Amino acid sequence: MFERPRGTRDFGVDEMARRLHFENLLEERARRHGFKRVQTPIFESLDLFTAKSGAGVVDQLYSFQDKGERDLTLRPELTAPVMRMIAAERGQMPKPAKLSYFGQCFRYEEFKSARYREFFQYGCELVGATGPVAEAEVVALAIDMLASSGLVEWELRIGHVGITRDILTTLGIDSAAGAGQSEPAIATALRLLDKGDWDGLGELFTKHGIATSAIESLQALAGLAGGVETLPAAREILTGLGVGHDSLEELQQFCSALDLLAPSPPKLSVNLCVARGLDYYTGMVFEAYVDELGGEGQVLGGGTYRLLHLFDLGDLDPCCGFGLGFDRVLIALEKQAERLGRDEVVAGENTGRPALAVIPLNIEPENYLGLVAELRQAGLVVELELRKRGVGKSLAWAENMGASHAIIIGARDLESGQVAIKNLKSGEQSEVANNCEAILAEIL
RNA sequence: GCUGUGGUAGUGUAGGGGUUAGCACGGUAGGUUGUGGUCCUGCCGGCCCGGGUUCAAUUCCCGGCCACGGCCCCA
Repeated sequence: MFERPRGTRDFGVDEMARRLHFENLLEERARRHGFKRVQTPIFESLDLFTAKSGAGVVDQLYSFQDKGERDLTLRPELTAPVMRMIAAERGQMPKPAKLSYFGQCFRYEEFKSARYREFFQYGCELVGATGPVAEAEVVALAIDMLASSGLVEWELRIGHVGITRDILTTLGIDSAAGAGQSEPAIATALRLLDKGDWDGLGELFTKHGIATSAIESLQALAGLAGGVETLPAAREILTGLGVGHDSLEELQQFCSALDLLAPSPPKLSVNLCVARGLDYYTGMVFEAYVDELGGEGQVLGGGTYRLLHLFDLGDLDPCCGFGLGFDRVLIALEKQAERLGRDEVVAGENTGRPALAVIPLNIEPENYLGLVAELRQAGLVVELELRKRGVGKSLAWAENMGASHAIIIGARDLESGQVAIKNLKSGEQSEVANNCEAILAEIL
């Protein structure tokens, strides 16, 4: 037997039906918000990702050389490819460009539940417009997607990396990497701050000759729990530190715009110390979490970032976008559906059109194939019994295939010009004329 | 990278050093050549892989692989 490669999955018909429905749902939401779908290759040049994330990422990539000895890799994410695509057009598309994308990504890492080596991401990027309203457009779509999928009890966390960055810079933390250091001190500080490692932060401050008294203010900032109502308190803390309010003001305006543009998420928390781990984020950042997934609870993340300068399109920075963990949202929905006794996992997945099963009984194909074609042309899902079996077994098969109605055509019906049509749910059966229109009228 | 638990038909499980390895669901055929979803019968299909201990291993031991968790990390 051959085994699937580790960290990959097969999707059978039931699971795939759900995934397709979810993808279509996300697509429809993106479309309503004015985002248009693009697609990039499954593999890219290796240097596209090392340029974005540093040489260290190679360890986590499915990278390889092709027969022309080109260094390539399966894509680990979709933002960089989309940026590359924009650069390939030299930014010559109508602005602002609101792009969406969906596809699988690959990371070579230890896989766990909700963390696969091949995983699917749905994402959006808004390029060529900046400011609170543009950011609100992006986050409003994220909220709409999660809400319309049927996900409940999720938490939206909003922050702004400019705030902590301004504080640390004002305090005198270097933003350039010192000699022999892999990253600037400010990046280390941001990470410690994000983790709430106050001891580590104190050490760092001492090392740079900074009074550790500022830690108390940072702790106070990190300790602010709640939504937008915490922003005035944050403002006072910044004033106390002698730090400007520009970033906070931006965040305030963004929150106001978002409040008008999108329904309120189940839980909203403003966290001014989030770092998003990545140093290309420069402004507003946001993440969505669910409790169902344990340590892998982040289902969506994004923010305002500068990447296009890597492609000599710095005048289009910053951009704003997010990635939605397709698999993680589905897993969360499944767990919630089970816990809450919900029939549907993804909202709307069970509302299908009627499906017909056509059961011919010992008659020649030319007596029923035309009808099958016509019914399909009319938009119905039509199953055709391909085996010669008894009516009883065929009806059981029809029910099993998910048909709502069955049509039985035998020699008897051909003579009378009628067919038997049976509602498989109610068991009621009637005779209608042997043509597409009569059948449609009966079941719709 | 560290670490915990587990692995018996497609799925869910019982069992256990010598068994025709049991059951349920499933699939398939028939009872039933024009009325199913109930019922009856037959069939299909399994001890993750390798090594060790033993007269004998699916069962005990070791390793691997796979699965599920907890940390670390996460573009």
